[in-house]
Amino acid sequence: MLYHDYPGQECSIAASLEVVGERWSLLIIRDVLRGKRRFDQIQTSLGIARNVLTKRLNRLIETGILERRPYQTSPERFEYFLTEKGLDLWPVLMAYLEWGDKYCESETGPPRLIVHKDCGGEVDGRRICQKCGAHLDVREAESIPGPTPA
Amino acid sequence: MLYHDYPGQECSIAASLEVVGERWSLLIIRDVLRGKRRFDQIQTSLGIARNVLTKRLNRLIETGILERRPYQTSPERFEYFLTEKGLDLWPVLMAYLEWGDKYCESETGPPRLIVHKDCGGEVDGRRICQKCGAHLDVREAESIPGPTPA
DNA sequence: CGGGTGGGTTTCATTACGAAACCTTGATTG
DNA sequence: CAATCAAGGTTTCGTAATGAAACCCACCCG
Repeated sequence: MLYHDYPGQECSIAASLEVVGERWSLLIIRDVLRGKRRFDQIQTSLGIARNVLTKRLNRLIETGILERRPYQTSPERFEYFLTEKGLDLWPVLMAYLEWGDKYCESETGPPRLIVHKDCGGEVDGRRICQKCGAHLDVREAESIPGPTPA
Repeated sequence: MLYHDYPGQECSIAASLEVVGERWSLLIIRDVLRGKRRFDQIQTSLGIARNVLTKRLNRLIETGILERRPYQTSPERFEYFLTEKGLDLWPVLMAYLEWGDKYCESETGPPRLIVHKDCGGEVDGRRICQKCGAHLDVREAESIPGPTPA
């Protein structure tokens, strides 16, 4: 989003969007969640302009969604990790995923599936495992490629 | 978002964001869901620029999320309603709401509560009624003002 | 020494946004 | 009957964000 504020909204939806509603923010979070932790990985994966990526990363760090951790010194290099606050955005991603699967038609079925690590069952938009019925947390699920075209 | 496209992403999250990820879109949907159906109502409620609102409404109509229905002729006036596709975005709103309630601190508790119309129980981020355990649909829930400061 | 890698920063053109003014059709008011 | 108001936009224009490409820096490698 632009200017990232929605003045006078007194609404948690608007408040959330102020933080993660800007263009790219949620996709960066998705990428980090899927294990892309470095600047160039994310940049290449998204095709986002580098200056914009810098800005987004800094803002996500400021707002406590991402964390920067050095993985080498001289030259100092960092990786980005999700904090608890960031991981808690998983439900938002899952909601978008389910909606996109339903309405953003793809000939070949959903591009990615979310499965329960323990039992392999598919996870639905409520983050409930369709096989074992467990209510899942981010850490108990993973994203795998969807069915490939026949 | 800007330019509203995320080329080459093959991901339902990105696909969804292309449609509803632009600034204001989700808040317009929230407003319509809460019964604001007319241009000026939405414009006043959000404080969005009128030309931008026009653009967003048209795009939401094009993408099948909103529907325009005349409520009078000469001069013709329209109201905006959510289609099924639009109503199905409720989980996304609920996910943002829950996250915002948790992290976008408010002194006085959550600004709005979502309750199950039938039993009055609170609804959680999984859209499950905390009182009766039912898995809810948009139409079975409503948004009410949160607890007022003591 | 020349080139490559990772992670940015700078520059500049393009595009979107925000605010305010204006327009149109009809109803209301004085 | 002119003036005003309401609803729902459209136009204009200045500002801010984006995107692409170039550049920079520290180090590593051969």
